[in-house]
Formats: sequence, structure tokens, C-alpha cells
Amino acid sequence: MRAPNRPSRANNRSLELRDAAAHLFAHRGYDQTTVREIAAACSMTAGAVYVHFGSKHALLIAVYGEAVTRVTKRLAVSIATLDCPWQRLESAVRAHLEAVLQPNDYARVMTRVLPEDDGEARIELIALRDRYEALFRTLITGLPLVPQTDCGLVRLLLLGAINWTPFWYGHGGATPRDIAHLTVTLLRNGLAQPSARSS
Amino acid sequence: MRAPNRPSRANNRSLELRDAAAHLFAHRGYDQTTVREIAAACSMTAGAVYVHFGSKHALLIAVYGEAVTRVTKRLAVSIATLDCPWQRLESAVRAHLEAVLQPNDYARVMTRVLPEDDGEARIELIALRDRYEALFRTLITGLPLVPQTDCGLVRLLLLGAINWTPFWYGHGGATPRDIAHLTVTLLRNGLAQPSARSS
DNA sequence: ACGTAAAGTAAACATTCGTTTACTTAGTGA
DNA sequence: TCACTAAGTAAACGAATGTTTACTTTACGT
Repeated sequence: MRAPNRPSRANNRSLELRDAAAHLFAHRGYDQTTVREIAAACSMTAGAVYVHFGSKHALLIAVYGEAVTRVTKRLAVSIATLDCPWQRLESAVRAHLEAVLQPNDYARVMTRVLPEDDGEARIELIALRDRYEALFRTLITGLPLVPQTDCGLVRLLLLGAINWTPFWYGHGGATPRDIAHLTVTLLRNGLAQPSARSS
Repeated sequence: MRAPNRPSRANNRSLELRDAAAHLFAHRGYDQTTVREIAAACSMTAGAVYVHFGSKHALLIAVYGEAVTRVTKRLAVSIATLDCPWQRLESAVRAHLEAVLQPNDYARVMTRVLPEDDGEARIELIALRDRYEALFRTLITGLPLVPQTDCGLVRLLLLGAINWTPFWYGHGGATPRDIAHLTVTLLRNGLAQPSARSS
């Protein structure tokens, strides 16, 4: 194992490798992607991968970390100019969905690769995911909700609903915008006919 | 490959194998479970597995199919005596959650093992999952919803929310009953303070 | 009691995978 | 020019995996 902790002064093929890994992890999953495939995607040999990354785990962590960074930025931009808490949440959901549903390799890794897929990197991956989900915590606690609502539970249900979308997206005609609007409207108003509400 | 299509007249160790496979698939995932581990869990040799199942894929399909059958039965029982559509849905969600969240190996396989995890068995697994999700289609189209609601989308969001629960369950104190109630109440009434509803 | 077939074992087979090793190539600074 | 170093290759290593093979054991109908 060689140390890849170089500040990397010049044009590094590390990024090329990371991108290729992201693409393959997103489309085939972590377990079913081989180091040789990643290398081949960059016209390299498997051995060369270990010049840049100490292990396959390290590659996954790099991809996952970059994914969180990118989606976080995208989300921050999308809500920056909005004031209404519901609009902020809807915009965040839409940004998340656009990232996850468009053919965006990095974002997909966040929902397709589970921390459990790589036992050794589990702790790092969970920490990265938590960092991202904390953004939604803020958005949800900012909502004017009925008293004593369990905000944590709401956040987890919401994230579950939108994290699962990649598994069915495309079978209907709904766009990320549609899905985000329905989701947040549903969260806000519910689906029942107004005459039939109840607790 | 030997043919395991025997009507199996007597006490078959096939079931024992299937249970062991369900347990391991549920806890470690399909890829990370080896045939040798499954065999060892039944105090057998790996070779003996192939007396009962033609391949590891076949074992997964057997487990997945049994999972769908069991959860379907449980769900049918739970809603049999209810009339109110919202109560029926809540009861179904609770039944699903109880199956998925309690240490129930079969139900967990349905949410932890993705059809994509086994390319060869993909089609069969998707068919099995669809068979189950059709139950929720019926429950949702039976609801008195505001006109022009996209029922398909609602179903997918709901299933996403509850399929994701295994990844966070246990970190809060919520029980399956709590989660089911909040989920369906949320679906029905929304979360906004009544004075602040909007479309 | 005997024969048949299923159930199971022990061992090997053929791949595949992540990783390492020994070596080569190319660019750079003094 | 020359030594140094990062980048890359080709090949092998060792372990693990799904599966098969040849053989043995067990149970049961007749």
C-alpha cells in the first residue's frame, strides 16, 4: 500500500479515476464493480489505481464524499433566495431529486450504495450521509407545524420517500419538479378531501 | 446441476436452508453471503445445498417469493375487518412496518436485497415485488382523495418512505404503530397548521 | 434382506477479485 | 547530464467464491 496523501500539484488522474468509479458504483453497485473495470474506464491497469488510492474502500469514500459535497452545494444554492419555509423545503426536495434522478453519477451513489455495502468504510460513509441529512433537519424544524409533531420522524419519512425514487423513476411521466411539488404539498396539506379530515 | 423439482414428500431440509439463507441475506445482503455460510448454518456442506437448489440465484428467488407470500398474508389479515379506507391503509402500513422492522428475516430481504443485486434473477424478483405493491395500489385508489391526485405517485412515495425505514429504525423511540399512524395521518391531513394551508 | 434413490460429504475446479511486486517510462530540478 | 520521483505496466499472489464430481451414508418399499 502506497501513500496517496500527496497535495497533487498538477493535473491528476485521480479525479478521472474517481469519476469513473462514481459512474460504475452508481450503475452497478459497489460490490459488482471491480477495480479492473474502474481502471479500464481510464485506460489504465488495475495496479495503477493503487498509485492514487490506497484501496477500493478509499475510492468509495472519495466518491461518497464528493457526492455529499456536490449535492450540498446544489441544495444551498437552490434555497438561498427563498424565505417561505415551505418553499424552501420544496426547493430543497427538488434539488435533491434533480441530483438523484438525472443521470448524475455522484448523487446516485448516495442512494444506491449503502454504508453496509462496505463494512470497512461503514463509519465514514454514515458520517458523510448524516452531514447531508442535517440540512433537512434545519429545513423541517423551520416549518410552522402543528404542535408536538415529531420532526425527526417527518424528516426520515421524507428522506425515505425521495431516496427511494431512483428505483421507480421513469415509469411514470412525473418530473423531479412534479414529484417535489406533490411531496411537499402532501406534507403540508394532506390528501384527504377537506370535508373528511380527522386526527 | 441436479433437478430439485421433487414434490418433497417428507421433512425437507430445503426449508431449513431457505430460512438460513433468508437470515443471512437479510443481515448481510446477497452479495456478501456465501453458499458455504448458508450451508454451515444448517450444519451442511456447500455441495449439499445444490441437492435442494440449483443455484444461489434459485435460493434468492425462493426466499424472496416466500417473503412476498408471508407479508401479503399478514397484510390481508390486518385489513380484513376494517371498512374505513384510511384505517385500512394505516393498518396495512403498520403490518408492513411490523414485518419489515421486527427481526423478521423474510420481510427484510424484500427491502434490503434489490433486484439489481442479482442480474440473473432480476426479472423474477421484480415480478414478485410488483405483485406485492399492487396491494397498496388497491388501498390507495380506494381513498377519498382530492380530485386529480396522482395515485401512482402517492403510492410510490408512501412505499419509499416505509421501505427506507429499516435504515434508520431504532435511532428514535418510535414503534411501527407510531410510524404508521404518523405516516397515514400525514398523508391524510398534512402537517401545516390549519390556518396556513395552501395549494 | 436387498436394491434403489435421495441426502450428504470431501475435495477439487475454474474463476474472479483486491492487492502486491518488480520493473519500465517520462518529466523535472540542480 | 544525471539522479530522483511519480505514474504506469505486466504479471503474479493468495484468498474466496459458485459449482461440480466421485464417493459414501441413510431410509424405505417390496
